[in-house]
Amino acid sequence: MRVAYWLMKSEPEEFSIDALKKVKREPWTGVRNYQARNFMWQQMQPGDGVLFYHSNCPVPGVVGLAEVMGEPLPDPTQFDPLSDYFDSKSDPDKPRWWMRHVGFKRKFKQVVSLDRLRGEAGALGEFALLNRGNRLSILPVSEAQWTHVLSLAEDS
DNA sequence: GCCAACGTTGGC
DNA sequence: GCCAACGTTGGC
Repeated sequence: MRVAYWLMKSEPEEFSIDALKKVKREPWTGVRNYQARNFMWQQMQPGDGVLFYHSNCPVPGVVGLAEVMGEPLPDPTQFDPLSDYFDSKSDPDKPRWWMRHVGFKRKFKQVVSLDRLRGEAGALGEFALLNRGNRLSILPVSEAQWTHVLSLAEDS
């Protein structure tokens, strides 16, 4: 079976790796970017690896591992008028926004910081995360990048 | 279909 | 809190 790898960003004040550890499994709702939507809708497979990334915080970086769980589901927040993510143009018969569940795997002993990743830019090769101005909240990760980030998490 | 205005992301 | 980068919106 094909296993792919992803990086998913979350602001720790909104939803941290500790929060994921606590709930074990979280519906990844609220993504309103078509490229990120397409990854969740059509490209992810159950069991795919996820680098869990903390953004918009004192030390941005990869803080642990998660996995994609289950098939794509319509993001319920798009149909909830009380939600910040409500989309009046989305048709329930043809939902515009899709989500996956994300399951906790483990938390790193220490953050693999964005700074550290930048220092490893040569080894990591082309990595959307390191491109300037990158704002995508879900990015594909190669197997080599996945392995390298894991090795950075091991040593200290 | 162009593109200026606007809103959001996210590092610093 | 600032602001560069970028995606989206909407007028034309």
